[in-house]
Amino acid sequence: MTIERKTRQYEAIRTVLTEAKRPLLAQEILNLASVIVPKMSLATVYRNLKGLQANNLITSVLLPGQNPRYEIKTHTHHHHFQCRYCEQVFEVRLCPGGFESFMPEGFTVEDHELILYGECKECSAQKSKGS
Amino acid sequence: MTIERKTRQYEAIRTVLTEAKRPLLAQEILNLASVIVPKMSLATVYRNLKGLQANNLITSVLLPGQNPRYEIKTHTHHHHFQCRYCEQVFEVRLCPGGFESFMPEGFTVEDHELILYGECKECSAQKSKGS
DNA sequence: TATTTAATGATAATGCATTATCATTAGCAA
DNA sequence: TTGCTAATGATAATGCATTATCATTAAATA
Repeated sequence: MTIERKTRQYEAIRTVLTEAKRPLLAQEILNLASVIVPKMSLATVYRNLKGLQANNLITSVLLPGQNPRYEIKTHTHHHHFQCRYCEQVFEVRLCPGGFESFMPEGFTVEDHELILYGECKECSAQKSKGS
Repeated sequence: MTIERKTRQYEAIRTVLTEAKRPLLAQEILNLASVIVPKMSLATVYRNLKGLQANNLITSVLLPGQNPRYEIKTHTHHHHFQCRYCEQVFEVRLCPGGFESFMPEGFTVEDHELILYGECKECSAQKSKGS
């Protein structure tokens, strides 16, 4: 359950997550890591994700109605933005905060999740280019 | 696909959703509607939810990593609060807004989702009572 | 380098929400 | 009321992400 050996597959998965700088789906991790280590199995991706999570190196990013994505754990509070076109997810560093007063008397707000949706820079640029 | 007959089951499901005033899981709808129409089948709940959605009478409420909930459609922009203890979901009428400036140049924010988590009034009261 | 055994690859199995099937029931128009 | 057929109940089938299995491979240590 805990990772005891640093395999090429493990290193590739860790590298891919570190360099992506955005949350990735298990399948995306497989695709990217397969470039480094060919013939990698999806089962290996899931096994390593579990190990990395047990070691507190990554966290899962859940968007409503979608499969979990995974990102390197940071200690900075942040949210996410998803592009409606390419479906990629990006980090959002800003947070409005102050949600404690949003609920009526008797309710306590302890945490929150904010997800922005729209068009990313790349998809926006793609459209303005004449095809 | 479109509902053509007003069955007792259909009316019960609609009533349950209307009176709950909060988003309900398919299973919760079955439980509540079964009080009105005994022996109702879960398949009937799903069929009617589909029909109600096709008729634009309800919308699905998706929370990260959870099964869809359903609520009567309103035209007022709102968000949701989930109690961590009873897991019930409540409507939140307030919205901070102004997320357009949260992303860097080139990104366009078109929509957003805000979910608050904490303790609801009922669960809070339950705990403060001596058992 | 040989040995030990954790980790892998390939794929079958699992879990579970949702959908399909089909004989039976019950709206509703005539 | 009758007849037509949409809708239901019961349950099997489906879809799909994730997990288990197991023979094989390759880290790590001596």
